[in-house]
Amino acid sequence: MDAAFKALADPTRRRVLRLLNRGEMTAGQIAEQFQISAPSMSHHFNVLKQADLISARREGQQIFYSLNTTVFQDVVAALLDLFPQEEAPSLQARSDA
Amino acid sequence: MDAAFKALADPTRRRVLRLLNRGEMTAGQIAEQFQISAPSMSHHFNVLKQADLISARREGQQIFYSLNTTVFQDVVAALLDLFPQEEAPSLQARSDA
DNA sequence: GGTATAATTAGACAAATGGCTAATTATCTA
DNA sequence: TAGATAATTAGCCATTTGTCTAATTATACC
Repeated sequence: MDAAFKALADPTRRRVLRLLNRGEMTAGQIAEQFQISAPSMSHHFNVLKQADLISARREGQQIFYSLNTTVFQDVVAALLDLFPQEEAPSLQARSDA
Repeated sequence: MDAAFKALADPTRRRVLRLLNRGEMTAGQIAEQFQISAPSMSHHFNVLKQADLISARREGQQIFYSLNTTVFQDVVAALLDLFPQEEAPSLQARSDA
């Protein structure tokens, strides 16, 4: 959980997650959206993977990344836990997460 | 928004938010829950304040901190935006946040 | 086998982060 | 005014973070 919050702290990584929102993408497809070297992107993928926010799958030379939505649920639950529930009546998703 | 995610990356700060969940507390009351020097705690309060996650109010010698729940709504909304909505049917709070 | 391509790992380095002690500010009370 | 208390700001230091280039691994194709 700690790793997930740390992973979300970086804007580049949040943008990666937003891209993967629409479906899986290869490392190269993701990287070409950024002005950052491939090794640096690879590092970001690793941080997201360590936090269990994304999964990797190799197909030939390429590696496809995709979101791990289950862990996302946990993060939202943890975030909700930080704030009073009565102040967020329309977001009372604790029982689901 | 970037500041809020960065602020949430630190476990000490998340614990501060959890404490404030139950209502406002003075800097001293919060600090005595931690094994960290007062200046370091003050630094954390500052980060949370810069991120607009908490507010400060002076009363005599003491400073009372409390949560800013509106900004919290924004953070949850931003978080939801990172992940596919159809995977989180019970958390579709976008229209509210 | 040899070469090209996709992506990673290794290692270096500047900037940011989180901790500390010492000093300062603000307020209260005798 | 002087002294005590609550909290902050200032400044220092070790660790972590995000970036890079160079080298390596894995696969594909000729």
